[in-house]
Amino acid sequence: MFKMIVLYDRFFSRLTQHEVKTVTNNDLNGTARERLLNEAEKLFAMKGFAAVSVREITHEANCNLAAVNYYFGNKKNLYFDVFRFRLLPRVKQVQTIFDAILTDQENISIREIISAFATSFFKSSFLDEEHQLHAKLMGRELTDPTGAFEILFEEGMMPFLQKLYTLLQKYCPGSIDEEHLKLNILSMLSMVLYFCRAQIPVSRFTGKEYNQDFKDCLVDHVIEFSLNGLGVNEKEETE
Amino acid sequence: MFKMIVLYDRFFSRLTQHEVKTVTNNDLNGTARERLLNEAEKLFAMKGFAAVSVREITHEANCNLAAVNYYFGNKKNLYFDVFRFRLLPRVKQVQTIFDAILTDQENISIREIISAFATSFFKSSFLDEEHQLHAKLMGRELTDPTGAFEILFEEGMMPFLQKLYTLLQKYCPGSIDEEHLKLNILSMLSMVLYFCRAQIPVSRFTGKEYNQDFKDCLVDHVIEFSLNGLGVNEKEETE
DNA sequence: GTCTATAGCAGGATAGAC
DNA sequence: GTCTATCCTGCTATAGAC
Repeated sequence: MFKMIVLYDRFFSRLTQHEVKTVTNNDLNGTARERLLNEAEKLFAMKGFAAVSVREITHEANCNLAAVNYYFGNKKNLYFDVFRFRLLPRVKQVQTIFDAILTDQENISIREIISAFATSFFKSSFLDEEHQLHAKLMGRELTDPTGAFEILFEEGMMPFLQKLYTLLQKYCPGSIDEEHLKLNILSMLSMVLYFCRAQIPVSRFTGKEYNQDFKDCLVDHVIEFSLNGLGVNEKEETE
Repeated sequence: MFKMIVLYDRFFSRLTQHEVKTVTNNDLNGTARERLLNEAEKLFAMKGFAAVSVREITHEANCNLAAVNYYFGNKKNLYFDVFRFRLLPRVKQVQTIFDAILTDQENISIREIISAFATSFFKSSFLDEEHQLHAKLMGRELTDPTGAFEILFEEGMMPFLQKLYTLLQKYCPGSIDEEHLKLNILSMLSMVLYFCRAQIPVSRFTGKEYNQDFKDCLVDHVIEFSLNGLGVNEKEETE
């Protein structure tokens, strides 16, 4: 039912080492292939796949028009490689941050788990201006999934959700069945995603700008709402 | 700060009466203008603005290629009119359903408000297969807002959120400050939107298909999670 | 109001020189 | 590996017959 749609033509993708490292300059730093990936990432994120032309990408990357076809075979493969070599590492980084926060703790409270989730996912990553681009790319994939989404979800998101599930199941006081726990996790996810992505309506409705104060406030809100939503009675837990 | 971006050129939009009524047949029912709106709605929803050509729309609507430019001036105005005459009425309909559920009730409980919200928004509208198209259109506007989104949000969504705010403020036991109540409302909104739109990852993670059972289960979950999230102690309330 | 024909342009991809 | 030149396809929009 959930077949991995492989539209990705690996034949054409001329791989080089260390593509994961972040290169911010776009002038003539890095190889042509790296510059193409960097500029494609920005442009696809800002405008979407269909609205960006190969001409635009190669121009911004100071490359020749033919370079995309040479290195990636075609425009679509370039798009896939942006996900594979640029987005996926950062999605995985969310879990790395999450793990780092919870490490070296013997007895973990539910609050600490939720807090680590909201902080790692939300604060350190997606609210960061530098990462807004990725949120847009993922947002578009949510509405119009291509094979790129599968890569990201299967290799990046699913392991994280599974880990969260295991943790919550272990430390949750009282028994909770699998289905409800999973829906709870998805509800928490929906909140962080929404507050990251729907900044315009959120600002419009609340009248608040997305400055540091408000971001902090959002993190706190997600934590409290999630804790309540989970039905965790904190008094019980901390005794 | 939130200027109403008017990219909409009303000069070209040749209006006819009763555009709001839903016409499901696409063959030769309705005027050419109506057929164009119907087919444009479907195609824009399925593929997005950039990926749909005027040729495709006119062909599906059994019209001549020039018809779009005649009736709407250009492709972009057609897109705007799809939002104005097709989406907006249905967004408003959500509030109508919501109002209908709560009508004739003297003392409204928080649970009834939340339940009406989840049911009207989620069950009656967006989970309906017929309305998936609108969810996609709105999803895309969330990531890549054009003026179309403003129309929908200002005239459709905002009044609904405001009404919800007033109701919850009135019937919420205990005092809750404006900011937190608004964030709570947005959290509830984020959940219904996510469970409607992100069906693929939701199914993938939970292992459940979106059949009627699961949809019912989702509605219940959103209601319970929201009630808990709001911090409403139901025992207190019902006494 | 509806149609055909076409202008005018931009896109992706490739062949082949260097 | 990199470049130029070019092919071919598809698009929007419009002019003008009927």
